[in-house]
Amino acid sequence: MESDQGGDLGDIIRASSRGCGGNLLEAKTNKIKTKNTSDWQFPSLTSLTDTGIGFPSLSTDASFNSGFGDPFFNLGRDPFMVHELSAGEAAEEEESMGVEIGNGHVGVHVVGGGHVDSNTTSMGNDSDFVNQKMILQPILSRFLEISPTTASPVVSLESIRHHHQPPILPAASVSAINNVSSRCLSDHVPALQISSTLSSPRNPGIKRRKSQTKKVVCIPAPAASGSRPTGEVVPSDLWAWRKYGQKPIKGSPYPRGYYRCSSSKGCSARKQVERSRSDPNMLVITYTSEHNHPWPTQRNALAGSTRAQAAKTNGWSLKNSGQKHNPRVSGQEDKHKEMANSSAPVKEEAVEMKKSTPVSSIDKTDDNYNYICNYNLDHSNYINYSTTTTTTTTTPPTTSSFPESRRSVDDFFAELTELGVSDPLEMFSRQLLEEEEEEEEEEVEDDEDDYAP
DNA sequence: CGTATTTGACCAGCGC
DNA sequence: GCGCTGGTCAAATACG
Repeated sequence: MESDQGGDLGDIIRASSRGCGGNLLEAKTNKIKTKNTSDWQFPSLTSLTDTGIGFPSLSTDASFNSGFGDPFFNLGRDPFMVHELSAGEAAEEEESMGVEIGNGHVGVHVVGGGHVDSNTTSMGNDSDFVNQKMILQPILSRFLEISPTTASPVVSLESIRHHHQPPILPAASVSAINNVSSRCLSDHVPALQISSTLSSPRNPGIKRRKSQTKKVVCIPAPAASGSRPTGEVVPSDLWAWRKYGQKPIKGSPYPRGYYRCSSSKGCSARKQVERSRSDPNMLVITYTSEHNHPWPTQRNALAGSTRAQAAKTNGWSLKNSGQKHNPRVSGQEDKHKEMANSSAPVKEEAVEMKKSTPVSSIDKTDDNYNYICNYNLDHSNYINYSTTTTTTTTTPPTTSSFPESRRSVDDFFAELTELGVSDPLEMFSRQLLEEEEEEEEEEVEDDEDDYAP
């Protein structure tokens, strides 16, 4: 159980979402519990609407033919600071950003060396909703993995309020965040980095056969458990991907997986997934080409659930989905193969688990808890999903069969969509902000009590 | 049998 | 032109 990482992602969300400017939505009646996963829950959508919140309308078709077909297309400005850079510029950019750690404080530099800033992290318009969702999903998937016993560190509000200062974490939080942050630091890449690149000869490390638009996403690896640190889990992005190749990359101990979109025949969309060479817990996903078909419908997205994705539902314990051991592979290739196999989960098996194991019956051991979280985050991918690729047509548990706190992110966002919530990030940020402020107020009160005669 | 993954072979771009 | 490297293909294999 990587509780510390979950907490880190909580920080990412906090730091990032709080930077979201614009008109924050009022959702005071439904607190999002972020510090204790067991208490964590999405706000009640019904309650949200009952509060009279005026959710603006949104276009759920925003991502149709969204150019890139990736989660970040169509964002006027990437919520985590998507950059439109040449590949070379992107590479150079990476050198200038990261997380600063020292003297008991952690300064979280957003991509480009900027700080969390309402001006630079503001979300786009309504049409960005889907993109936000797709960004949030992998984040939340880790967010939900926060150990029930581990409080997530909190990014100081002061640092966010004062835009010219990087967010500062309390010293007590440093150890908790170091796990991920230091890894990001080691790579000079922020915990979550999204950059859009255009092919450029300036980047000698990337060779391209022709000019292509690419977008690079750097995110924490969703579920590299301690026992399988090299495991590769590709976070779902709601598209269906089929792996067609894997290559060891020079200078990196980790292979790069090549995926093409399998949602639609003839779709040229591709993505490459590799682990950061210096930070195995970070995944670098490069999206190439465009989808030529509509984004899978809200609950129609086994997409992204290659076998590799389902793996995270089984905690690395399920048998490999394919290849028997190939004696030709040895040495580093063995290492790569182990990675590949470890990432070879079986979605059908995941479905089976879902069918046979009521969530409520699972003990909350760390391992099981991890499974629960992933399970519920993924299960929506199977909802109403019917393709020839899945032999098991699932009838996922109804929402009511899941405790509110165990609902899937997809379900949650689907409901948000239905309710016309245009900006979940802002909604979250508002709630987090308010919670933070309340906690600060409580701390002040406690301090006052301490000093009381 | 259909689908997905693995992996060696092949191809293309780039630098020297 | 050659070698290196990354990207893709396709046969072999596994699984349900």
